[in-house]
Amino acid sequence: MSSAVSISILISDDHFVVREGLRSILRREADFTVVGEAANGHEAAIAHAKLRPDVTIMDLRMPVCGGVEAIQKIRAADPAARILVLSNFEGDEDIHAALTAGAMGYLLKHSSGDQITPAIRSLMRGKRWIPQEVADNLASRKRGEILSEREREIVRLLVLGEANKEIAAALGITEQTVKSHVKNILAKLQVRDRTEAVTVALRRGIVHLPEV
Amino acid sequence: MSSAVSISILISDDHFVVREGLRSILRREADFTVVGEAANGHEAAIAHAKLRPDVTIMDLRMPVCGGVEAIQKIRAADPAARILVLSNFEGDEDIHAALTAGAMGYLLKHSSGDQITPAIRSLMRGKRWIPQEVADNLASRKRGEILSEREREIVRLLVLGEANKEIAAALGITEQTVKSHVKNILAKLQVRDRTEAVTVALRRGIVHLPEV
DNA sequence: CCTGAAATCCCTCTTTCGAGTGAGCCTTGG
DNA sequence: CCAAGGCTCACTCGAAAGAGGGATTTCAGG
Repeated sequence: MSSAVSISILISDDHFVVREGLRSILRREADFTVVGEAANGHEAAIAHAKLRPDVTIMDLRMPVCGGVEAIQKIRAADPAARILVLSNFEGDEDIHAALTAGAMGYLLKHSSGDQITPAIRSLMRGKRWIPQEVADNLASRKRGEILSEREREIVRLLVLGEANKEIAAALGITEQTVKSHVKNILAKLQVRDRTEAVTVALRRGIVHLPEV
Repeated sequence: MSSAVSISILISDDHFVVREGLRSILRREADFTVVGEAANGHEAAIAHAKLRPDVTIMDLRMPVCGGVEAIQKIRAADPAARILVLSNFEGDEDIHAALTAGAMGYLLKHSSGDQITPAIRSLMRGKRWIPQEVADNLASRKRGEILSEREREIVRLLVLGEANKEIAAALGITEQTVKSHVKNILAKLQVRDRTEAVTVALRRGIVHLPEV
């Protein structure tokens, strides 16, 4: 089934246990070789430049430098890089960001283990690997409902519990303008108030909780 | 260093990759034997009753039945059960809940891999295993600032973006009462408004984001 | 028995939100 | 060129939210 050519793989995940698990799973395929590990996006970009693996398995949400940034860096240096995202998170924003950054595959961490190997082989054949579950999630992202950069900025401050007046001061705009943005955000996210907007934004991966 | 007696271990984590990683790590110790796996708290309780492992490695935040409930069930059936929590989350509420439920150890998932083995050995000697990082987090939890059951109930509804009036209707109490509770919650969490209360509650593990 | 914490309710007052409407400016793309 | 969308600001108005008081009941623990 597998070709005679060895497939070199770079693992990027901040959790030691997950890296071990991936090594263990990948070891079972005779033609797979884990050539390196990275614990954050920065390390991943450096490791990729040095090792030029056939496939990179990438977690999103890593300290120092997130997965999406890492994907962008890697693809900028090597547009042919094949990156398989392996994430806990199913927010459409995360998925969309990863795919537009150039990821070729997207797996959820709680997916059964026998999906990783076929996903890697799919990428090696130049084919994308997007599970139906993930595709559905992305499809539910209605076009035109994506927040603009400014709106995401506002949401980031909403998460911190800032009042409109404080947001206005922070951004150097008027409270009325903030109200406008908040109104548009509420409409786009289809929520009733700013509190719900925060939880929906968090669930969809539009913003993340600030690190402790 | 290790005793001649074999140590039986039950793994409970909803992520296949993590279970594989743990197996891989534990395999390195000659006297460790993984006797079972569980993918949620319910399975874990059943598996524990059947297998009676020396140590159970338990994730919090699992579908169907969370880790804390599983710990309670297991300890109820077997007060001598040794449970080592391995969690992503560092909210003081999660930690406190797990420890009061009867967990003997608490590891963060991004802890370096060489902590798991000594933690298990520590539990086998009847000693707790709480990393300084975790202990500090728990210590920062000021006494008297813990939310009451009713208040947590309110916070759960705050997360959903419910207005005070809606919360009142949902709980069968007056809006004034809800306001009182919210006021107390804001004071205890030391936040300015309900929106910030939500993010702080999420960060501290007082409540969790509803499943997608 | 008494204290304290929790939960319930009530009242007032000010600030903030959010809906509804309208409008000017700038950039991007067909 | 013109449309479209993003960002900006303004005004009104009713509904919430939150600060500040106080009050009652219940219940567990010292």
